[in-house]
Amino acid sequence: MIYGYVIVAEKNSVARAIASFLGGTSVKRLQIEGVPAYEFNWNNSRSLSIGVSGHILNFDFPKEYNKWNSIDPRQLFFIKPILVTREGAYKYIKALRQLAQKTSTVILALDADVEGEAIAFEVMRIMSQANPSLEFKRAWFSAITRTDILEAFKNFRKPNENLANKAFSRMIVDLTIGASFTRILTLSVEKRNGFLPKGKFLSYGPCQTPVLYLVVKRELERENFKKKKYYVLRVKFESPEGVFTGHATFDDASKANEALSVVKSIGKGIVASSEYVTVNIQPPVPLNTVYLESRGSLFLNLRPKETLAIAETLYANGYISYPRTETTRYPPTLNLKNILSMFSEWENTGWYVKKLLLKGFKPTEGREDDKAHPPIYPTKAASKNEIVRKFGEKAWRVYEYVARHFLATLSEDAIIEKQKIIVNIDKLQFQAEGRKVVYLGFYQVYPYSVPQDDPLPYLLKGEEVRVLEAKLEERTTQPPQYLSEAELLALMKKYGIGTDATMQEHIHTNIERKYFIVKNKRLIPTPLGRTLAVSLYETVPELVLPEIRGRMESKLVKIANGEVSPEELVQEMLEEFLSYYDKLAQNIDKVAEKLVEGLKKVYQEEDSEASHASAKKKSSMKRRKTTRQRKKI
DNA sequence: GCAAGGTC
Repeated sequence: MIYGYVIVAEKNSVARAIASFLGGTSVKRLQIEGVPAYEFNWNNSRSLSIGVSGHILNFDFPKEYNKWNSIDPRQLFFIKPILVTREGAYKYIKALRQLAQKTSTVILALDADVEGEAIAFEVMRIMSQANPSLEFKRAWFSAITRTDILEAFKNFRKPNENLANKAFSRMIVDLTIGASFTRILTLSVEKRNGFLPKGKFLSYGPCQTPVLYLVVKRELERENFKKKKYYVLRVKFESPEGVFTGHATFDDASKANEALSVVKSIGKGIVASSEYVTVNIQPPVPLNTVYLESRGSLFLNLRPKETLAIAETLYANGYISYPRTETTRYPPTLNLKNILSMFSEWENTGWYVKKLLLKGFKPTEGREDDKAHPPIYPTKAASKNEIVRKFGEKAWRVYEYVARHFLATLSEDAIIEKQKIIVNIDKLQFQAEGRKVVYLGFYQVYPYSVPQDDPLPYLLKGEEVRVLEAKLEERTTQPPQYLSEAELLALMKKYGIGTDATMQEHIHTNIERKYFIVKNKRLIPTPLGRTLAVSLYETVPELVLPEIRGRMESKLVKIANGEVSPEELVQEMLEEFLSYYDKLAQNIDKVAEKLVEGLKKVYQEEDSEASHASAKKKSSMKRRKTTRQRKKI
């Protein structure tokens, strides 16, 4: 035996961290089959840690069932998927097999969640094939900090097959229903020669399709919205303390006009009530992935997919912590003061940081905890120059946001005075609302949505105010806007569609499939996406309703709790979806007919748009050419 | 050519 212990982590960064926490200065870096690994002394023996890259194995159907044209998609419900090696994962298998020969004890240091447990079972499967006498121990830690790691390596657990089986069952169910529904939809339009370009298909998925439904639902709500006229009477009042504007709303034009003449003829009003209430605005809770993505969309003008990609780069280069996390509370073992101290000379916030360090601070705390990763926080203070030079301007936006969000979570509340005055003129009531910022608090370092002063004068009940001006405005109620990405992310979270790491992908998949587009930060269905969502809803609503994913999840939890066997539950879930499949299959002609229409619109329009765009491009190129030539002369 | 979930 060469190694007393071989430690397998879910990713390289964790393998490296474990080595440094356990091995101190004895760590030696090496490569096994091209995979980075770390040798060190621990527990009186030479040990080695290595990271895989998430899952190593995946489910797929046996080859003969992947011939779309000769296999009835319905058959997939009766075929057991097999485990295959993931693309690019073979080097990890080779490395693990090699290490299996060089130790007798393997410590499974994967993330503390069901996916991590599933990966642990993949590792065990691979390694025990190479060496059946291996002993496996599970290290369970909820943060990659020295304290948590040392604690986890004192008290090992047993691998928990129920947890792993929950993940494996989800994989099997998702593959089966995804593949069967995607195939029946795709084949139905292909049979009709339905404008589907080569290599494209019509996909269905238990996450992507409910996401589409949410986007389409909003479009239908807009269309069904009944606009209504209403009337706002705005009155400018003068008091000894200052001028302010109150308003009253009417549904009816004649009543509004009547009110206007009353206001004009009386010409003054009495303060019926006045309120000046201070309220605290709490700083945001510690940052998780979905919140970062939604703030990216709202404040930084970045798409969720882009935000996450940038965050990953910043993480890989040591500027921020691991960006895929649900957690919104700092683990007690994270040294916030050390991180804060790094920022005492940063971007004009130095004075603020020094004040916090001097006065002391208490971090905000959210409710979510994925038990695997801490919230996202900066791990290094870096200048704008440095970040822009290395990763570009967009990366600076993300880094600066992470840093400022972190500082905000340690900051004091902002204090706002909310103001409200009601003025009576005869029997009419006019309301005025205002606000005054009393103390900026965390907004001093978090300049993204700073409340603005819009104060009212300080008046007492019974005071008389004079009418300076009265204006009647006709307005129309407006339909809701198309969904924004930030709203969609919030809805996905509410319904439990996708995970922190995958939500942006489900949005992206729909865009890729031409089911909806993003325009001015709003999500607009294409005729194809709309047809798909509507016709599925009309045939089998269960396939598109957003609750579907949450219901699957709560069933799968029973596997993790050991209340039901995975085989039994997978069988039950597949039977349910088979009945949906049969319902859809009965109506597939009708559905396909509509889908062909949608495809026609999407792909033909794209063609004409593309030729349009290329013509435009050509002419602009011509223009550029001429200006360049001019410059030369 | 399918999904969703890890990770890069």
